[in-house]
Amino acid sequence: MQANFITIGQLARRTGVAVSALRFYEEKGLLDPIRTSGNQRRFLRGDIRRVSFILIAQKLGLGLAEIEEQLASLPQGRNPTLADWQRISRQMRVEIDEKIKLLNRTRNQLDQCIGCGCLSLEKCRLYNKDDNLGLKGPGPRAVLD
Amino acid sequence: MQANFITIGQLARRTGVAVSALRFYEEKGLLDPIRTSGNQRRFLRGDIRRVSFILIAQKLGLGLAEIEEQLASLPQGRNPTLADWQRISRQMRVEIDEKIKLLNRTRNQLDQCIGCGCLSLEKCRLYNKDDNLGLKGPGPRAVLD
DNA sequence: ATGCAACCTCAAGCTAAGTTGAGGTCAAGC
DNA sequence: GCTTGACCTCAACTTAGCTTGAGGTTGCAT
Repeated sequence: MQANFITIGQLARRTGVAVSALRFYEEKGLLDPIRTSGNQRRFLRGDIRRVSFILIAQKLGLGLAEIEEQLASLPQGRNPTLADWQRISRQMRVEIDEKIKLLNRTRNQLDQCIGCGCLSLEKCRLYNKDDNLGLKGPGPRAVLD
Repeated sequence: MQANFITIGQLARRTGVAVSALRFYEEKGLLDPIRTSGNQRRFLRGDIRRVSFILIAQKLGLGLAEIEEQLASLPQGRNPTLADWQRISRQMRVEIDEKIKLLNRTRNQLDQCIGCGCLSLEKCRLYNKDDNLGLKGPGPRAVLD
């Protein structure tokens, strides 16, 4: 009777994910196994692929909540197919491109900083780059007097 | 009084960092103010620069523990000077370069994946490109290594 | 019918980088 | 000397992604 259902331990061995993590994924809505009469989880073989998807998406920097959204957007909660994966991975590519751009900008500014060494909150372009750590109100003034 | 000492509130206003965060930094060993007879903290003016250093290093992806190490490596626990900053920032540049390379590789593999869609843990080069992304976004990514 | 590995739930703990709140004290201006 | 705002400590809470442990049950092989 090995056909369609596998235990949580088998899924763990097949994916390299800890049993506790799989239970955690279920809790978060990323997996939805059926139960035996004795309340043990039984997963579909296709869930191996579903877990693979989770792992790969995580590598690309998506959080579990975002992954859950992607999975939930699939019709009838089915596991991701080739077309789904292509759609989602194209979307992820955009995000990776943005991260690379951000890091490149940071690096360029760091190069300027190496020569500068000002450590000034007011002047340092690296520090003032984009997000404003509460720069409202009185705000930080020059570091050097 | 133009004295050498400033209160925690002044330091907070000058750096844009919340008072609670400054106390937290002290707890972590990044700051070490003296105390008045009434047990209030008094910081050196130079600590404004020290906090700037912390903020900039954080922007570059260092955790507080790493920053603390860098600061602790300074002779006599003095605040960072131009030369210190240059040494440390050159070191950080190397790390940023590595992150960029890793992301570029990931992106290239993702491009292959878009055409492939295998989602196989055995075959997917994206998943099996084993070195864990040094990309530690928000939250601990502790266990996937 | 028994042994035992694998399973179950629920609660608590961990890391990171702080924030929020309660309850109390200090310092300085009037 | 009183009031008030800034300060103090300590504890608990936050998000994310899990792990660990206690204490109990199931399912399969012998």
